[in-house]
Amino acid sequence: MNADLSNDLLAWYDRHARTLPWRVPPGSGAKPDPYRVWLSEVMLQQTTVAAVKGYFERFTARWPTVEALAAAEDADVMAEWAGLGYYARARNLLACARAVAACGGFPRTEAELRTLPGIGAYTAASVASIAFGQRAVVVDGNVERVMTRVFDIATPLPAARNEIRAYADSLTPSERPGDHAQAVMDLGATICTPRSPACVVCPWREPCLARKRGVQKDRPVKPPKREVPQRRGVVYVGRREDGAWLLETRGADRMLGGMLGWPGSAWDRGEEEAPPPVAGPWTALNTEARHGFSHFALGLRVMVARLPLDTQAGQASFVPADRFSPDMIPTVMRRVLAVALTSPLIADAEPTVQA
DNA sequence: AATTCGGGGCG
DNA sequence: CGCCCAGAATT
Repeated sequence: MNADLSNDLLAWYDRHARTLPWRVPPGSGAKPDPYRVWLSEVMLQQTTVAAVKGYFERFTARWPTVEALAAAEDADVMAEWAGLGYYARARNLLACARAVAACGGFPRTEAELRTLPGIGAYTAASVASIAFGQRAVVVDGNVERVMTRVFDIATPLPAARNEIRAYADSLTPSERPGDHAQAVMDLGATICTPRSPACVVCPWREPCLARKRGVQKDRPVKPPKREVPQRRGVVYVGRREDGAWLLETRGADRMLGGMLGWPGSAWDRGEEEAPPPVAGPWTALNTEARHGFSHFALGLRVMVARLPLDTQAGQASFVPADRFSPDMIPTVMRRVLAVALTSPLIADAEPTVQA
């Protein structure tokens, strides 16, 4: 490994490490809690630190240990995860917590961690190094950006993955591997940023090849992107005379699986039309609810109805008004609600919701 | 190797 | 509005 580069980075980290709820400050001597490290790493998968902070605080306050989380109700965990996205993570989180609790604790090696649900190459390496001090090669988006710049790797992603891993391996020390991993990520998050890297204050400004050649903003090289397809669908926002909302728990094999949502067409499978979930005076609203996903854009026609007290919920179920909160449902469903609330049929003394 | 998974923040 | 984020699972 390259000792000079590694030492310079660790010295920088000792002075400039970010203070984060799941992190033990460098030099404090305290040992990180594997549960908190694992939970934070899962939440941080493709998710920004700013977005995770609040969720992490709420989760650890409500479930302080992996045993507590393992004993939680599925619906409670899904509701607490609502809004964070990538809901398969929440389902895998529970499965993992229960497997770990059954074993009496987290495994300490990268290979064993890798077998647990929701733990892939990155998370296994980061937990092994940060929580257990094992030397492991941690590669995330930050590491990819930093490596392609320091070593000026011009191969486009994802073909450059092996090359990146080899360089990351060459820099990973046997001492303080966890701090090293967090240091590269802090560097990527605060200095070696995607748009305008602050090379002037970078601990690696001297050895950085991309900076020397003036191409740091062009690293990493990304593959050309394709256009996002447009999809349409219909949703039914029904409200009983007593204020209860007609909602359904989405199947685990669908998008937003396990989450609460409005009944409607299977827009995640390209289905644009669907009959109402229950018979009623359904009327269409003029405004459609729009939402952008990573790989397609969605427009939903919103149907609303005020339903009689004796309405049978069928496949769906009625959630009483005092037990419903927009925080319980994914963002796209919140957006639908915001549109639905423009109708007096539904709004009726309800507080306004922002999408 | 390519696709499918959310959602927010920032230029 | 485009880009990217402490990626994983599936095909």
